[in-house]
Amino acid sequence: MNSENKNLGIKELAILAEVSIGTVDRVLHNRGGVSSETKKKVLKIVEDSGYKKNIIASRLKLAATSVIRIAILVPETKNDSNYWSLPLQGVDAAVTELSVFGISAEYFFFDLLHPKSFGERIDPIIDGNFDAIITVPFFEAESNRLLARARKQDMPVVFLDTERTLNSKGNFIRQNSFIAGMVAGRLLHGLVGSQGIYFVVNIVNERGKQINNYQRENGFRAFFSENYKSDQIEIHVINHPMEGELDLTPEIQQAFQIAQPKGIFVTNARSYMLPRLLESNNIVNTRIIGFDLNQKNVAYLKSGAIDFLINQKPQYQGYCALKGLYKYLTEEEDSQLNMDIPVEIVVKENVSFFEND
Amino acid sequence: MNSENKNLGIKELAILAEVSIGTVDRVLHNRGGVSSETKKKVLKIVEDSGYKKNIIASRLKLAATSVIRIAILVPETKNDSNYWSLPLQGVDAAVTELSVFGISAEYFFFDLLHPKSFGERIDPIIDGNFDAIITVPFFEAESNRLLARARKQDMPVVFLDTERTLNSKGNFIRQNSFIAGMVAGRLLHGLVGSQGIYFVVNIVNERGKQINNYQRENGFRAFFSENYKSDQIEIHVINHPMEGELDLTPEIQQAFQIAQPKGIFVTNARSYMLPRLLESNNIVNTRIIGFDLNQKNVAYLKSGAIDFLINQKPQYQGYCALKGLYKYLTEEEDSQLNMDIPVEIVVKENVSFFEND
DNA sequence: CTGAAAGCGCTTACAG
DNA sequence: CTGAAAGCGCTTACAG
Repeated sequence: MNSENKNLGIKELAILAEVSIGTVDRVLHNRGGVSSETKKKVLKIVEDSGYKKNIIASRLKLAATSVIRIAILVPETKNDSNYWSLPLQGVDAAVTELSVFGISAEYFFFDLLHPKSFGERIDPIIDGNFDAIITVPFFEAESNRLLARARKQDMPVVFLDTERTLNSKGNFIRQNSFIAGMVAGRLLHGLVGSQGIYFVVNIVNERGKQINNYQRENGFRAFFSENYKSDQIEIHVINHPMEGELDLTPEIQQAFQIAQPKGIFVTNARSYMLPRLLESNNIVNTRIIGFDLNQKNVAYLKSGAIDFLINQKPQYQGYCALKGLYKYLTEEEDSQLNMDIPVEIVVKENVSFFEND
Repeated sequence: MNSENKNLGIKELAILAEVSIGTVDRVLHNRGGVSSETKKKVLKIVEDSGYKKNIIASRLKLAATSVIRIAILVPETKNDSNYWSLPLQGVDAAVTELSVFGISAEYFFFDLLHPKSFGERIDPIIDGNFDAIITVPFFEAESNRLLARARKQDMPVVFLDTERTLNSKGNFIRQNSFIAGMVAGRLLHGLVGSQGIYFVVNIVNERGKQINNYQRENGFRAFFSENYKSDQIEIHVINHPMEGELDLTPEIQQAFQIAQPKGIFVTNARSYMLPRLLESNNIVNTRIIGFDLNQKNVAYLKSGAIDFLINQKPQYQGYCALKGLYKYLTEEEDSQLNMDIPVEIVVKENVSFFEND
């Protein structure tokens, strides 16, 4: 009520409460060993004064004695240009920036094709007594298991890349894939119009279509049904397993013969497979939109063979996850544990700004 | 050479150099009063050890004794929805975030229409002994004067919004307007194609066309001349003084009668003036692209009357300027004093992400 | 259950 | 020209 506007320190609180600073600290951190009467008295002072911990004094002391340790569990990558190296780059950048505050990251890897490999990392991470975990929720059962174990130890978990419903509430830093699909719908329709035939192309690995693919396709369709009489606009779907390069399988050949594609929406990072395929089939004047700024996609964007790319900002996701956890662990401020990463539209002319986030 | 990989502190340096920590500090800060021999010895240790100041210990001490003060000189605003309140919001956010590190901002305002009002703020700012200045380079002579005065006092200056050549090198955090114009060209051409007639509309105040308007128009033209036979694509220009609302002056009426516009590029934030104008003139099927996410622009974007907006991220510019100066003033790290703000493409479906930056 | 004291790494006022 | 000491605000090990 009669809150001071000057920022009091722990010393002033102690004087006001007529106790020592040690006791104030015990109350502030709920360290116990304080009589309930004293605790009440101190808490009142703390609240009335609007006390806010000086985080840099706190970290100066703590960085030297107890470093915050974050476990990072992501898909293993063969090389640095792999998508999954990108969130790690963001994590690294944040660690570098915050290392003086006493924070570190340790990496664990799993195999995208084998849920078991994810499950096997859970024990080492939980037993490692980390302060928090950053991972991706690709495997539902295993993610639930991780989340349940982490909850028991009070370890916050931040999931990157994909949002999915889990048994208990998780934190997600990811792009809204449904909205990304809608944006793709608008951009592609702007180029193609209402007459041409659209294709949604899902080029999937042996695990099949993932949540992001479904959400993006749904968003894409939603754009058309909200803005146009959807039944007048033809949208075909190709689900294609990726075995090495995308090839003119009988299914695709048939699909493209039945209806010549004017606009193609590739629901993941593999849009670079389309231009060659179209060319070898003598299909021209087809507009393409896909995801992610991998080298091949960017090359086709620059050559004009791909019209738009949507950036998920994977580096930024990793960066935000680590900084958000730091903020939560040091200030109990959880507002940055969940983020809706902007759907960033990339064309040839502005791609240079985004190649590193 | 034989650099330690552990981060040494000033205490360890002092032991290695066989001097007191006070002396090490004198050398590190060039505070003088050290014999050249001692200085040399200490400097060698500092370099060999790869010493890096612990910035949080430094700020803990300094925040209590000497707060960094930044002067902000921007156009005065009548209301909070004015464009020029946006960079201030970003500055405020950064100040809030960094205030515990001991940084503060003080505001000065000038009248966009009167260079003199800018000039009159120079003395108070220079005499105010600020540590740095954030402003905008709208008036060439006055900006040069400010820069020259600031240089003498070793005050770094960061200019927002617009880049321009000044007598000495300044720091700029701004969007590249030429590239923004190119992006606008690509987006509009995607909707309109090579047959329709394009208009570049500059709606200017009594100071006339500004640097940004020229750069954007040039970028727009460059897109067409680089990608299409520019002489085949008709680009008309309307330069219109803004007196209250944009109206169907004889000039505009004539221009629109001679050639019906299919794509309109508004080179500043006033694209919201076009839809009503077109409607009252019974011109339909015209695509519009403009700048900035002001309320009216966003409303038309949502209604579909405006197709694309380009975001200059003014809040982000202010935020980056303050954080960049903090980094420079505390760590002598100047890499964040110049930034090329991404050309952010906004459509109805993703506008919600950007309304606050 | 509580207090007094040392210390995180850097900065500075004071003493010599 | 140089050193010893106090202090920034918080945390913790120790003593009682």
